[in-house]
Amino acid sequence: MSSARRNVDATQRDVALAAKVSQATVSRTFDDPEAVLPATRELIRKVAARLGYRSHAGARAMRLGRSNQVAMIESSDPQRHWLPIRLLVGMQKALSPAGYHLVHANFLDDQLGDARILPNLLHHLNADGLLVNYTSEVPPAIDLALTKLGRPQIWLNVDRPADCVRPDDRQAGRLLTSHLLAMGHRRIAYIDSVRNSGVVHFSRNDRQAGYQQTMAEAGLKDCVFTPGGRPYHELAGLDVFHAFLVRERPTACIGYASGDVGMVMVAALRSGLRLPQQLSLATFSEEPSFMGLCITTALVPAEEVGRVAVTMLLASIAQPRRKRPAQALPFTIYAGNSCMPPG
Amino acid sequence: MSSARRNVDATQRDVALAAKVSQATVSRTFDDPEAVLPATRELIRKVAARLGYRSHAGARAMRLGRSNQVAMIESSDPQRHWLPIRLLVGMQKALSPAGYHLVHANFLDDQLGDARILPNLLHHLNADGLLVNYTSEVPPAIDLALTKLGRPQIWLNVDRPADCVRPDDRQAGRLLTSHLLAMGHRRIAYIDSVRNSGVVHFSRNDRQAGYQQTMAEAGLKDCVFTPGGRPYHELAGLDVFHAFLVRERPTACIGYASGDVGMVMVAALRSGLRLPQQLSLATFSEEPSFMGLCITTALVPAEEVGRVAVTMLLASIAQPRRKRPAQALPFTIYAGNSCMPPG
DNA sequence: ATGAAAGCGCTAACAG
DNA sequence: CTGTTAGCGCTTTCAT
Repeated sequence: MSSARRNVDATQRDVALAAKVSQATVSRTFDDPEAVLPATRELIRKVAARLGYRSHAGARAMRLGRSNQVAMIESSDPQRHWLPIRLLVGMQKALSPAGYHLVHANFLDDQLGDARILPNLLHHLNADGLLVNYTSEVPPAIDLALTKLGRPQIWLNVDRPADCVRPDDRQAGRLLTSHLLAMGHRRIAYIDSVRNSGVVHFSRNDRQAGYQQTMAEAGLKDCVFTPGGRPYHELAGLDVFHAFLVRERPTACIGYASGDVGMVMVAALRSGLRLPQQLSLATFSEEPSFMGLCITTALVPAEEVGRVAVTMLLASIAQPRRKRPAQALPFTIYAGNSCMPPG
Repeated sequence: MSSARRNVDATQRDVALAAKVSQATVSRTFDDPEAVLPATRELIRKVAARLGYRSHAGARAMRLGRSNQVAMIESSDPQRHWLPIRLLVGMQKALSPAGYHLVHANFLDDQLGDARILPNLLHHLNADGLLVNYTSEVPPAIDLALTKLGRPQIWLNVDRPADCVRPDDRQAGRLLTSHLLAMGHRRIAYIDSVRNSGVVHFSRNDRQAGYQQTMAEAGLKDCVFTPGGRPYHELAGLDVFHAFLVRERPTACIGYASGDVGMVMVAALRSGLRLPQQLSLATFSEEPSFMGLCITTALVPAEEVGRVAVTMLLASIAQPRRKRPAQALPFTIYAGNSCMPPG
């Protein structure tokens, strides 16, 4: 009996009836056109178009044993979550030719504590593989549940030894520092205003480490400024930045994020410094920042991360067993006009 | 004979065999637990957990005639596309309790011209309803194809008479202007640096119109500054902003976006103005901006848009016929500290 | 080249 | 309360 409210959409059976062929021939027309006589094929296509036929993804998934969907598990906490548009574009570029779609599965912050949510979510989830967008302080329970799932999965923007794709933030730190060194700067400072406030992503350590390493290799003393674990708006007095500039007299500053550069920029201008003549500024970002100046920026390879992650995942779906080594992808420089030789 | 590579996952049949009950009882255990004897229920649950059973979404979709998925059609062009994290959070808050998931269907820019892509995409798409995230200059072909689809659909962040949810940008323009008027400002300028460059979103017109309307109602002359259709980086010389400040001597500026405020801020500081004492600044954004100052911001109700859009869509899925009137949702103010009374 | 038929995993009507 | 059974739309084998 069943009967399941007969779907309003046309099915292959409807097309077959209207075209006076068997349902199997309709299936073949879309699935393996070569196997159907051109005349029949055209007829069927015409009728299908007229009836607005579209294949039923569920039925297809059941029959084929795969859904042609990839799920992205992501925290809704912006701190633990990384979703620039270019990442999606990169993913799409790899998914689309393979006939795959992306399903988003957001966690809500207040569900994160609930041990039942994840299994429950995965229960109804319908995907051949998983992209894990959970970039900081992954709770062990979630890690475990994902492993137990036994589905192919690739992690994004975290520091793991395998099955993981991330921007190479250490290289990025080196990149900007070298750029400034090559211009002739010697007193280059590194600024991370909100370090230690809130969740710590590996990129905070890596960008700074890349900077310090490059300074050391050049025989120079590094100068890291971390005003303390307070959010930006509590630093808005700018006195600490002013004092820092007076004390250290850097000729260039690298900021962990555009906010850091913004603070320094305003403090510098208030002190009467000319930019960029007396102070060069550079930072890291998905997009170049335009805050009065075009800030020299190490561009996060977001699109590449998306592309590579999906490529790895599709490979894992095809070859489930093997682990794939982690990939760290290089940043590139957007020159901007916030940097020039010192003096 | 079919045979379709037997899925590695456990099915209800496997659970039934292991628990020595019928497959139908397993189905009922998850679907209508009340209908099963507690003892049987618990046994089945235990066995299911042991075998790692998860229901097959495709089979379920086929049987039920719905996929419990909602698809978001979106351009991959950042200009035509609006995807703040809070929008997703809002959607998730409405989807999750209804047992729904979100599927993303990105267009690639270079596919937009291809008339076959959209139908093709929708062909394999598997969703009970559509969220259309295509916020500017919708090509008629796409509009038509979506209409022809005949699926419940809600448009996001565009100005349409029905089945559409968007932020109320006109109200936002009024909101900031009133805020500054209440502080005692009279010479309030409105700045949209990149107006006319690239794609024009309705919010450009609406924010400005809200500003102008409110100024007019207060009996004041408005002062709109649009340096011209060039991208930010071409304006970086800042001379035009300097000249503007000297010429008009505004006591407050509203910028269309944070970039506009940034340009003015730097130009003002270079001219030796004290901020915020001699110039108040305000803008519109998804998040408050911290560029040395905490900028007073009209916050886009992104989460609300997501929540309301999904709620409307789910209602449309339940009641397919009716059109729903468009919703324009109000902005709220984040005070920041970039504004103070003039003089 | 085409048709007939089996069966993927699931839900629901019906019988007991 | 539980089992039996039909059938959702599709792909694929087998026969013609």
